[in-house]
Amino acid sequence: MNIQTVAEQAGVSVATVSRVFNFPDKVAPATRELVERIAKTLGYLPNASARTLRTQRSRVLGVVLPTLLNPTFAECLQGIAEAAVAGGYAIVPVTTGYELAAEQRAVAQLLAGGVDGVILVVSNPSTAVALERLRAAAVPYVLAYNAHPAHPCVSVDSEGASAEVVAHLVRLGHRRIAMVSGTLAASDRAQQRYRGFLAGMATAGLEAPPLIEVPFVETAVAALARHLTAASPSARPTALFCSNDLLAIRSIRAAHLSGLRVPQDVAVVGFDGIALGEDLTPALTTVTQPNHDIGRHSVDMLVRALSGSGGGTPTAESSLLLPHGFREGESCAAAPSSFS
Amino acid sequence: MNIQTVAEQAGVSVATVSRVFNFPDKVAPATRELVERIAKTLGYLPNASARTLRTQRSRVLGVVLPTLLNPTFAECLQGIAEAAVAGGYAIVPVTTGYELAAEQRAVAQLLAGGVDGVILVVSNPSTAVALERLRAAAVPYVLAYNAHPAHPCVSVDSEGASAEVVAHLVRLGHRRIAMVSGTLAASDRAQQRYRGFLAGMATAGLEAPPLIEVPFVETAVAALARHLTAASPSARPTALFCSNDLLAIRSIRAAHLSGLRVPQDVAVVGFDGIALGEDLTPALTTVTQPNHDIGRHSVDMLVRALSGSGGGTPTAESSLLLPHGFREGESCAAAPSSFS
DNA sequence: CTGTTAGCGCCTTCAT
DNA sequence: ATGAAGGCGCTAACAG
Repeated sequence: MNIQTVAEQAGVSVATVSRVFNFPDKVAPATRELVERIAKTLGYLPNASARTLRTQRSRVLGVVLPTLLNPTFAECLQGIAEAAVAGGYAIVPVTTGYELAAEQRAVAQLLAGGVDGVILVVSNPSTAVALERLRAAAVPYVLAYNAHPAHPCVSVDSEGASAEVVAHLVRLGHRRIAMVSGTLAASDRAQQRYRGFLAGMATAGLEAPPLIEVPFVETAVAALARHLTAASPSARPTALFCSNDLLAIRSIRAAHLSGLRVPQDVAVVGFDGIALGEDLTPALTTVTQPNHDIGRHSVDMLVRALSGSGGGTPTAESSLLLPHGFREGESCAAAPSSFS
Repeated sequence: MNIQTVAEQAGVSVATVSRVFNFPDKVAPATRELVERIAKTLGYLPNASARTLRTQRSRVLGVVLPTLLNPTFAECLQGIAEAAVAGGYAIVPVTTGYELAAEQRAVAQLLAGGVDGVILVVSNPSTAVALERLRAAAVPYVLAYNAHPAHPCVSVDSEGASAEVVAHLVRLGHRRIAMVSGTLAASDRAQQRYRGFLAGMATAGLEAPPLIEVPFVETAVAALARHLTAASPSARPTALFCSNDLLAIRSIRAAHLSGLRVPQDVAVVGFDGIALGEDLTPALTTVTQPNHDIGRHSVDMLVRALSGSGGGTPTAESSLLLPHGFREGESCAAAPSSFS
């Protein structure tokens, strides 16, 4: 079914049919209704490829994410999807598994697919070759979760939030506070959170113990348990600040396997605010990010730039810093009294 | 950058350039290398829309899912994405929130977008108007998780697995076993699992208590807690079989809030096998589905049909029943001795 | 092995 | 307010 057939059936020209679908106001009401009726009868829908070929606009947004297995990004993608549909865009998501090479492949694939814009969560904006390619191809993009002065970003103040967590823990009487993170090099968020942690510790006049870096997800629980059992009780951290909620969940498990109670023997605080955390026992204490809104706003920023006259691209100046929160759960409590 | 420019720069015709990208074997090695070099230099990539317009094949698959907030579907989508990339296809996911109207809208959107095929998880294959539309449009599709004799499906034996769970619980000494489910009408999987539960109970000669149906996710924990505290201890179920892992997690929370220990006072078994379940405390006892593989195989089935000469569509006969498993966790144990 | 050419379906100026 | 016609970039016959 094509525009030609509809035009013939309606006894008008293809131009008129086209106008009915693109500029309804520019067609006489009677003509428009006639065409609309015929089109509906024939089940006609404008062919997306032909339209794209002609207009050079695909109305498709690419999305580059580390993984959907982390609910943080699944929640964000849900927000992206909703905002995209609302804006008349389709999305093509590609996951990278936190691998740099995959980021480049993903962008190449999306570029070849002719997307109008891209939303991406990269390892590190400073080292992401993928962003160079986008700039070279003049394809607008927005970074989500990442924060960098030279790129348009939608993020939260990871560093500040992390420092606040430390202050909170200190207020609860904790002194031996350790940070748990995935591979630091694989994520600028983890780095920012670690910086915030160090700043918070310094402010409190506390010495920060070495970072507990857990490279592989599969072995995270075992590695964490080793850490918790290795130290003597008086040297063991009384609180763990985890760089994300998934790690917090694994830390709680590791504590359990080590015979430690959460939060009595060791407090655990996460970062991300995944919805699931509220339903766990103990309920996760965590920094909440507006994951859904991060997705929504990323799309909005992109769409606004795309519809702006001149195919504008979002600028670093338009970056958004969304408010974060703190969810009091049950995985964090005051330090054992012997230390307060 | 277009094929014309590449052809001129290389001193060949556009047909030759086209062949280099589509049938490399049909071009003399020397010519091919020349063209490839020029193309790379110019950063040329075939325009997807033009190619689609010409070939009538978009190399895009639509994916219709209830939600990404349930890790089950996130895991599946990950599998779909990997298989799609491997097969040279891009994917466009759309979520429905378990709403029938959204299923139709999703399919309409995908059809308008010109997808080559669709993978979908629907509420109920028997009542899904969306499937009619696909058939009418002659667009190949595969159902994932759903099971229905009249449609091509990739699923597991939900009914059998559920009956097995009951048998397992009975073996552990449980007699008062209750089933927990979301809105039964919203999911044929839930219905199959319930049927399996009833069958299992009948086989064991036990009377099945009324289904505990929890319509709204937000209030699930409170509703479940009400159920657990309402009954007198001697009437309370000693085991809960939950229609999915998310419900199992919430059931564990509800038990905790009701002052019941899991698994000592009440055993909890889930269904889905989400990866996260292994990291919880207590670790989730659950029926495992190969979520990743369900996605992979759905794509494979579709792609095979698409590449088959004649744009064949997958048939109901090619449906796949993948093996499920049972993961022993810590949320399930023998019934309190007073009942064994 | 390579070149020429006719559309795929649509939008958009330019006329009328 | 409507119509006629060119061309977006590409592939697939067909010709040589």
